Amino acid sequence: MTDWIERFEGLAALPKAIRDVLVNRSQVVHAPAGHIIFGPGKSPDYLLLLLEGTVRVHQTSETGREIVLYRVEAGQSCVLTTACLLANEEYSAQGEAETDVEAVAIPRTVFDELMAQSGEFRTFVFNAYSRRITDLFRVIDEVAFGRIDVRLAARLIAMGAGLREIKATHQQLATELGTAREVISRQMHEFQRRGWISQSRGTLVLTDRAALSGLAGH
Amino acid sequence: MTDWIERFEGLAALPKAIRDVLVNRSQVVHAPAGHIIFGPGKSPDYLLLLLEGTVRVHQTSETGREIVLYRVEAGQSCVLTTACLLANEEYSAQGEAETDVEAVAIPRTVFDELMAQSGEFRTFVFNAYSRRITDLFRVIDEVAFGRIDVRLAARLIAMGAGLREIKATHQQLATELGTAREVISRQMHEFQRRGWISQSRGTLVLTDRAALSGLAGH
DNA sequence: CGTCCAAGGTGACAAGGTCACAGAACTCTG
DNA sequence: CAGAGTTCTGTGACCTTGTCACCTTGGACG
Repeated sequence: MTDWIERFEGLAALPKAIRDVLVNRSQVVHAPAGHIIFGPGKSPDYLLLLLEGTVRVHQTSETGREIVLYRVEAGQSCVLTTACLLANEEYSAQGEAETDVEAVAIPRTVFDELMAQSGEFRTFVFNAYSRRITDLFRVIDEVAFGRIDVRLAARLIAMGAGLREIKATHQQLATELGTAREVISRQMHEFQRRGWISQSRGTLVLTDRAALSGLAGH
Repeated sequence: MTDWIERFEGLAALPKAIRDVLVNRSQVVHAPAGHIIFGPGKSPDYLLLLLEGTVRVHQTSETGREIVLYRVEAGQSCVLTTACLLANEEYSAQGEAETDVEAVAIPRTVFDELMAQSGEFRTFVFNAYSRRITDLFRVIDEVAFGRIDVRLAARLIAMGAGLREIKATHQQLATELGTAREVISRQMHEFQRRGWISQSRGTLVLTDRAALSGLAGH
């Protein structure tokens, strides 16, 4: 298994020697859906590069409400945790395998060596940071200033891309947006009234994606 | 001017050779209060280490409302911009000198060299990242789940630390929290009614810090 | 002194979050 | 298959926060 590097845009250009270090000193690991990959009091000792599956990173409030901060998809890395990894600090956020996950685990010592040896690797890491931080800024903007109907429509469009139906409860949608279940129920009811979606327990179908996209701002 | 390094906790421990690189290839720069240090379409070419003053990093919504994301104080670095610096991506956030500012500017090439050469420097950088990202997580938590009176009380306590009176308009306080001016006006009126503060145009005095702290959750 | 303008106050209303509870739809088990 | 228990969804009442429109006040300055 040496060709997983090809799946990572920023790594494919690494010199042979560096790639060898990466391949030889990392290992491919698996986690089942639902597994908590990192969280309060559980900082990972590895930088993960996702080969398959997605990791959902979310935060829980004192009152139990949750919000999804971002997702790590196949071909991306769990890079924000490296700050914690090298700095020994802990985040209040939690990373959970949303599906069964296959990933390359790079030990912190190897990560540190690569940061020292390879400008391309540094670029890869900072690029990944950049993307995540941009995500966080977007979340702050949406939560602070966005309307819930717009945000919900956008999320439905994103979740439903390429799918005939979406499997999700109202509670799960509420967690996506950091709001309450009742708020989602009411919005969904309104979308249904307008004929934009149809739903049954646990699943929903987007019957008018154009209208949803329009509300979401294209 | 070689002793500024002492002011940065994570840098004081660097080996002599690395410190010399830092000192010789960076320069001390100044910016007046109000100067926009970075922002949309204006990515900095330097990593800044603040010697004096503070930089406020904030984000503006489409509708013109603003929210403060974090502040960089003397002894800290504008490190989140390095991701943008190395990755050539742009943030939607804006960094503005809140006071007259004195800072050490490290060119991106030197930053990259130091990342390669010094583990201590890497630790410094990732520590700084860690702190900022934790700040962002806290902002998300507060905006998504926090009550406005609690957040305002906490901010007043923080702003008033060591001061007899605070110079700030209701609009400025609103920007701190990402809310509307009217909301602040009403809360301030309520705090005043309870005898916790007294205010006049543009200034306010905390007359019962204990009560405010209590509401803020200590 | 009058004019102008930024800061602050206020009421009416809309949007979103909280609470309590009801009913509907699945699951499990006997 | 019936009945019990659980999970999911619907709903009304109420509270907090954000929006809008408009007003008053306090200074600055000519």
